[in-house]
Amino acid sequence: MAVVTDEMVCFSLYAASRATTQLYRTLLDPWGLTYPQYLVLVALWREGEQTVSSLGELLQLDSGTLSPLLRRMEQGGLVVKERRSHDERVVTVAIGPRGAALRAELAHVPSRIAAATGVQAGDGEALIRTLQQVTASMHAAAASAHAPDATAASPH
Amino acid sequence: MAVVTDEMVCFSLYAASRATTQLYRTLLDPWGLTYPQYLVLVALWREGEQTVSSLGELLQLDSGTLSPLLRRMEQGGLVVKERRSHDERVVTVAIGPRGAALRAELAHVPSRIAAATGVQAGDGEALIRTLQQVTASMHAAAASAHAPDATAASPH
DNA sequence: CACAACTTGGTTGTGTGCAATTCAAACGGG
DNA sequence: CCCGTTTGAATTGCACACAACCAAGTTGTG
Repeated sequence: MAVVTDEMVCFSLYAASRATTQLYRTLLDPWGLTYPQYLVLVALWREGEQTVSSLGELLQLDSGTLSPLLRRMEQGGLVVKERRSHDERVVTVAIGPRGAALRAELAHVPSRIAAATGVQAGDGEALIRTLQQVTASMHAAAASAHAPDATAASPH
Repeated sequence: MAVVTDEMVCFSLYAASRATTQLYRTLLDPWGLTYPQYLVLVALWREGEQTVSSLGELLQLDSGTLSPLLRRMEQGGLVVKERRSHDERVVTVAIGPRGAALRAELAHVPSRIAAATGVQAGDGEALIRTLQQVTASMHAAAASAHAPDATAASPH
């Protein structure tokens, strides 16, 4: 019952996501960084050198988004790209000189975000779990919508 | 404490929002509709004729996003735009012939979304409240970041 | 070896989002 | 009535997102 509520959840997600991106924009603008670019830096700071595809898995972005984004980041010295020698298909992405310098300069960002979320410490973890569950459910539903009836005999 | 959690909330929002958009894409693709376009139709179905600015308020989108979106929708007969006679600056947006027909054709969408959210009926309302609170907090923080100290004497 | 299937990343095209600017229409004080 | 201001949309420029497609490299199989 109350199917309208579920579409409201989706719109609230949509609006909240843009609001958070907006705050990141104001925080990162002095460095000419965007939120997805900041996410790449955080991933590299925390996990170290990554391939393009492992970055895509972490951030849930495909090459159509990452390729031009990484090209701009490389031009700005934020990251360094290199083709792996034994498999020429694979491109590794590592922190560049400017990206390393930003780690200290952007150390204030997480606390500014924390101050702005308006979420209690305990509630945050529950919220994250709920959101990850929604994400997983949505991905599953979208996948099964492309292949409507995988359990029954395959059509034709 | 635990500032990392708050950045995790933001990323979860970002990922969940794109996952929901993804599901809407698979549902709306047969009609060539995007999620923001669907939101415009829902707003017009529910609230009736709107001005561009009132649509922007409802969906929290500005004219830079809405103008080209509404132009494409008008070309497809989804909406009808008309300049208001008393005030030639105002443009009203109403449901077009094809937009009216879609109301019945898309009646299945909300229930498909509801089935996919993976959220219990009761939890949905709490989640919406939390998300709206986050949205409001983020907007407030972004606004105060632009004008760091509005309480003190105005500069200059 | 030959060769088809698969993997990896890049490119193209379309549609948002949003800041900044522009422009016309309306408004308002003098 | 006139000029400066405000307001509502549209336009411009840039950066995502993502589907669809492509090229190069790798791997499994006979």
